[in-house]
Amino acid sequence: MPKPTSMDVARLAGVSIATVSHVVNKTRFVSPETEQKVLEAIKALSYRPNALARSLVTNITRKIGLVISDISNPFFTAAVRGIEDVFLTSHYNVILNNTDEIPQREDDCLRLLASQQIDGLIIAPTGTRNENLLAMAESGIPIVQLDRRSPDLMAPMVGVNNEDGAYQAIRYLISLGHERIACLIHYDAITTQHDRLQGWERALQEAGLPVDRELVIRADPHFYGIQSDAQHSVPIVRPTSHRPGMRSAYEVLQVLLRSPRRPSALFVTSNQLTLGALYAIRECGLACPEDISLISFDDHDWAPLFSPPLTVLSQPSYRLGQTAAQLLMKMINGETVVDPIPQRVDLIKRASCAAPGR
Amino acid sequence: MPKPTSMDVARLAGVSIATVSHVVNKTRFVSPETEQKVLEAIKALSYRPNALARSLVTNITRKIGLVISDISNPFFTAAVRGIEDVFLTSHYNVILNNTDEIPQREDDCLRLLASQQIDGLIIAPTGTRNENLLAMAESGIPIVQLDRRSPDLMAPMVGVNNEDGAYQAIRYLISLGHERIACLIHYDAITTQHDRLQGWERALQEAGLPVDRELVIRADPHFYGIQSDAQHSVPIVRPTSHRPGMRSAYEVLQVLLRSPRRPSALFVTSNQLTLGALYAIRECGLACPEDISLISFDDHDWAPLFSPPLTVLSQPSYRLGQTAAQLLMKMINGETVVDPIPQRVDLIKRASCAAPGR
DNA sequence: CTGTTAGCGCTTTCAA
DNA sequence: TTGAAAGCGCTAACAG
Repeated sequence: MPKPTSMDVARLAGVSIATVSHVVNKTRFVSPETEQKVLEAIKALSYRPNALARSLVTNITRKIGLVISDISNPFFTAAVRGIEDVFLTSHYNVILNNTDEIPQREDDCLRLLASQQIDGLIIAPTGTRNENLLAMAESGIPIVQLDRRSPDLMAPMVGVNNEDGAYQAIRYLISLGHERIACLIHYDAITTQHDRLQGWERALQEAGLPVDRELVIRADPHFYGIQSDAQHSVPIVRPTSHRPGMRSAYEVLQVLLRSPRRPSALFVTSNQLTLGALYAIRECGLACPEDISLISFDDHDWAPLFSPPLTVLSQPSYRLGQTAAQLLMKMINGETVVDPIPQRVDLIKRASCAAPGR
Repeated sequence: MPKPTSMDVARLAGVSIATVSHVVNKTRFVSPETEQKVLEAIKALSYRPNALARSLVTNITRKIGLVISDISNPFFTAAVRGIEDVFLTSHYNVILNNTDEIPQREDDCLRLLASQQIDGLIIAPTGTRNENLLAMAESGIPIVQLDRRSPDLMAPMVGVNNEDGAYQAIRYLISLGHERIACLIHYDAITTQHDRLQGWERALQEAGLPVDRELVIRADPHFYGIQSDAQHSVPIVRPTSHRPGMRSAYEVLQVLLRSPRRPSALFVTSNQLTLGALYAIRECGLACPEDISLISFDDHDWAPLFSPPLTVLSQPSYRLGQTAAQLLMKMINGETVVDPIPQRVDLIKRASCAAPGR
């Protein structure tokens, strides 16, 4: 049977569709008796207003788009929860999309979302200039950037001070006595990655240590651990999300770790790289922190349970998501917003860092 | 400036809106010249068809609803990726919702989705009978159940054989010599949880071991690790998602572990409980596997890196998501589908289980 | 090969 | 206190 419409309700209640609309939306006074009749008709037919039709006339959809790189990244998992939680209470629907840091895919998502007439957008952009995104901003859709910035996009950004976080980490390693500190990074185009590399460099320079470019190694973040059902380690790269020509942290790091001029410490700029790094260290028969110290971006609930417990840089990911969502809500409601100040990242010392030298 | 409509395009190209519609949708032959003119007008105005208006007439929205318990649960994270990946390639939008296993919240989500006129729904139901869900099924919306079943809902279910998985785990523990094997579980209403408990019981019975109900302990799954910025362990329970009256695994397990009749092994039926369990074990000053063996549901990329590496029951979560999505696509396309057979779960032996006795 | 027109289900003036 | 009717932007007969 077809879904009931406001017409059906009106007929059953013996009123006009205008009245039905008004009792549904409480948008003008209706006498208690008529209201009662309408309510009963609604219940009897189990009528639900068609949000599509409503949106078509009101031009508000109560849908927001959420574009992130990868929901598997624990940072985004938590942020997304923060976002979902505020939008559920506001009765907004959120449409989730993963770009895997692939600009083409980001563009696809954006195109899809644009046609869906979303009321707002939260995006962790890939870092490549995107005309579609710029056009959406131009056309007045409220946008907030999460975690990073997209070139030329003027929209508030909710995130942390990445440069400072990295700086803290490297300072700490230096204070422990390290001099050769490698930096494992993915794409420079992503502003967070870029900023973290800057922090690495600044700390080194301030300490009068050489900035050796060979110690900066780039890898594909799409490493999903080892094959679970095998007894030996086989790195998994999910086919759909692999960037051609870029090798995983797991592979690329092993080269450095086996070289004669091996670093004594490793700074990992991203969550997803950490896993690959840990497996690579293990694969090379190295011990952490005895042979190599490790400090990496993003804390997790399970980081203290690792062997060794991980020393990390922590960001308030759930909170960042909440903040971004609240900001977007304000923009949607036409309030003026101020650009939020970057949050501080915390260095959490656990056991994966030690003084160098065996 | 207002968004351009097909009317604007038609005017600029000097054709009718019907022609515009037809070149946009390639739905009837249009002479190359007119087509060219229309295409140019579209580009010039950067016109994007309004999906709302289209959906209103075609009655297809290219949106599907996705209702899970919690995106933070790694099982769902992976499954959601699987789902997203197939829908992105099919140009469908997915609307994500977390229920936190709270029936009321599930109902809210469903209501919101119903009004959005989704083309299909993938749901991991809370296990409490839901009239709204039943009504959606009744009205003909294609639904596939993921991981669990909802009471009275006739819809294909994509998942694993949980009873058998649990059975395997307990058999293994018994073969190691364990006789007092506790089972940490959350809500019985969730069919997976129920089935896993059944498996525990069957294995015990078959081995002629007593089925001690005191060894079954229930806890709230909403344990999000310890407070990261503190030096000592403070369990975090996210306020929005806490079920009143139910205590966390972290708290509840400590009571059992400190009792004189402490079990020698622990079977954890869920991902999210595992973290709490691990912290509880550590908090009680116990060593795993020396003092207590641990085996738990769901593998992760990082499980091998734990201290100790975790022995787990593994499900193909990404694959399950994919399968569910493909199944839903088929249903949306009107194909007849067969109820999928439950996948097998794999026991992956790592180091968190050992023979009992210190 | 292309245009006219009647809706899709709802909100919202305007009028009564 | 309520109803009639004009759209919102699009698709899909039906005409030509």
